[in-house]
Amino acid sequence: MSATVEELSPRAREVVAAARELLEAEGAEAFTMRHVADRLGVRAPSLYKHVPDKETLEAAIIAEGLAESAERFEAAVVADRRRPLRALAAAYRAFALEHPHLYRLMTERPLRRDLLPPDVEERAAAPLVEAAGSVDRARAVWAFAHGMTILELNGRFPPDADVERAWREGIRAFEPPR
Amino acid sequence: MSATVEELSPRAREVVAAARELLEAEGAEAFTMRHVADRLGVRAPSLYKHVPDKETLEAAIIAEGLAESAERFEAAVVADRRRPLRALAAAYRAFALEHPHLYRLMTERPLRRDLLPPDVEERAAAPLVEAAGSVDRARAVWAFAHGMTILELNGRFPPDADVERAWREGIRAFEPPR
DNA sequence: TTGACAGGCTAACGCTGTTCGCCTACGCTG
DNA sequence: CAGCGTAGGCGAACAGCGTTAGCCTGTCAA
Repeated sequence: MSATVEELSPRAREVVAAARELLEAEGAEAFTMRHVADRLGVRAPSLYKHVPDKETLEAAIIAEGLAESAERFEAAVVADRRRPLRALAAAYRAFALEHPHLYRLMTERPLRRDLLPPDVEERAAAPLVEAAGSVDRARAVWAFAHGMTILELNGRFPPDADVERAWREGIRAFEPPR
Repeated sequence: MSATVEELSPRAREVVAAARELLEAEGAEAFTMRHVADRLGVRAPSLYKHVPDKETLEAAIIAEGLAESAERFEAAVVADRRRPLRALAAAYRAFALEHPHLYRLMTERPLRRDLLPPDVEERAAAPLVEAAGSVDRARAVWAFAHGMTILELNGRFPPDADVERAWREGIRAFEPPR
């Protein structure tokens, strides 16, 4: 029962897995300690034998999400070396749409970096920094991608909006002129 | 005690004002019905004589925020007609940094458009659509601006990140080449 | 055999949004 | 002027939240 994820006990990993399943299946509202406990056939207070608090549990899920998205981003740039930015954008959006509740959890609040394994955040960022050419550009592109994603997830674009076109506009703006 | 903001009773407006002050001064965590009531020297249940529920109260605050940001955006494009995108970006960021808790409330969840006065959302969007040249481009620029803003507010950029430079990179990418 | 410990449990605390029924004071109407 | 409706307070309470305290039981080592 320590700070970062890797050092979790086997039972704690089961708690994390149950919590993530619950979150992904039923959303943030259903993600309560009592419901997580239900999934494990246990009472809520028992969870605290394995995980110090909910925030740490969330951090463990976030760490998983960061690691998995890092893998996808790495694969994307390898798959399309000619237009890495476009490939990354597609991978970014796909991951978020496949895991909307997870994506929200990963981004909606300040990151508790102290509860994350080292470098997991940097690894997820690396492919983009490489593709964008500079960190500043990478941050701008990330902002665009995150903005598109979260605005779409939150239903902020009008129902008739052509989200794909907006993505293309942004990607075109950030890609080097051909 | 009806759906949208304008039709609120005078006392209900006081509730909204107190709620907004509390939110802006102390953040979303402190924004509870009991604390709002405290500000008015009243008990929490009494608020329900004026406002149907917290979500409607939030919507009223969001409507104020949208109206005020619309004014700022309109002023920004007027002030710098040569580079309206840059002016809008500056106005956008300034508003968010001046009202971080309000900005979060305005953007972090799906919009209850049914609780908002008609057109308030559209009015806030209009200056950007004009400056960007097309709705798709406007959505891409908005995504960039919102992404930059919320990532900055959430402390997602590294502490040593040069946020200004990232803003400039994005603005440059979206501005027509000079 | 004893004892430590892992891992469950119930009860409870303070907090949240919200509902209920009650009470009081004000203003309109007969 | 009497009566009454209503606006706007109130306390008590409910279910649900994260979390803590204290207890108990089963397993395994010494």
